[in-house]
Amino acid sequence: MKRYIFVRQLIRDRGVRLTAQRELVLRRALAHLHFTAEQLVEDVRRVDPSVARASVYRALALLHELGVVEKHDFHYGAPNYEVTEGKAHHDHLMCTQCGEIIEFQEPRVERLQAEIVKRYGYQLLSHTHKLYGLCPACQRTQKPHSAKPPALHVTEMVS
Amino acid sequence: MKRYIFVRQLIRDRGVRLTAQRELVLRRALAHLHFTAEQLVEDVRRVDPSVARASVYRALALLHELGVVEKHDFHYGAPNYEVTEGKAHHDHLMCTQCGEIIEFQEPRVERLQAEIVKRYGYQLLSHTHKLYGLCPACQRTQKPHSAKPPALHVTEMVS
DNA sequence: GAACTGTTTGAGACTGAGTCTCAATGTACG
DNA sequence: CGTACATTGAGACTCAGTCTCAAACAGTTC
Ligand SMILES: [Zn+2]
Ligand SMILES: [Zn+2]
Ligand SMILES: [Zn+2]
Ligand SMILES: [Zn+2]
Repeated sequence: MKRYIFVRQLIRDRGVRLTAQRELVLRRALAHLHFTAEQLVEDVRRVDPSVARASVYRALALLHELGVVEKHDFHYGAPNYEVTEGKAHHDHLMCTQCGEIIEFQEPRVERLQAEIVKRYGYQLLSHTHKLYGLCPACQRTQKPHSAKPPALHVTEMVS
Repeated sequence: MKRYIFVRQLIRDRGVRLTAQRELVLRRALAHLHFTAEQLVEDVRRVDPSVARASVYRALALLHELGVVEKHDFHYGAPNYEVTEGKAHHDHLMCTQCGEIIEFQEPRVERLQAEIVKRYGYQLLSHTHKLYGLCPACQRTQKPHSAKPPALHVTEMVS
């Protein structure tokens, strides 16, 4: 709820209108951990079917510009989005079979990244760091993995 | 040339035919460092316009299955492919403005990755680690970056 | 609250990257 | 050669995402 209020303010501060559609997209995005754009479209339209697909994409792009949402390309299936606003920085570990995603933090890696870019005189802007593997359960039951995104888990209901 | 011979053998060993189209795609792929699928299509068709787009994609997929080619999603522009066969493992640093890609190695990061997955009982299969930033030159000339892939550099002519 | 103005929207056409279909061609092998 | 299967070229198709544009909306000025 705190994040919700905060992001609404961010939207206003950016000078664009805080419309019902943008609020709805924000609320539904906050209700998930990792989601694809199309999952979000469906989810939003389940609440209000009159919202256009393009509006969801536009709102998502706005949230991305505001630094509220990040885009992750886990290689297996469509890109995922995540509301990272207010969350500590983390990287991801994904099971290529069942699609489970684990968020982890490793400050030692982050320090090495800074050191690496210094070698080349670069100014570091962002990074992606994703580990792919088999979770303990899938290590036993070996099957060819599906390219489908894992089912959406609703993790939180925001008002 | 060594790689060329080796991969040809890989293709034969896989039990599929080593056709002229597959050889051509392989030769053109080996001539580049990082390239998009559509760049490769164009490049192949410049040599032999009768080769179908689908054939290039099919050959690329085959090379990928054989572990010869890797797919990189640098976030800026279309995914890139790279012939990694015979190259030491490396990760990438990209300038988000001019598109320059630097390959780097950092064994300390790789060690930490192994350590991280152990925490969660995962079996590590692969990873992506990409750093994005501004190269020294672009740090001076600040412009909004284009989403286009950087121009193709022919780095080597394979027979 | 009517008129004016710029913003946002819904609907659906469009795009680009990649895949699929299928008839035609190529290759292997008896 | 003839049969059997692999591969191909051409183009239709898919899917995620973007664009267009007229209509609806939200402020702002009177
Ligand atoms: Zn990180
Ligand atoms: Zn996350
Ligand atoms: Zn690495
Ligand atoms: Zn590389």
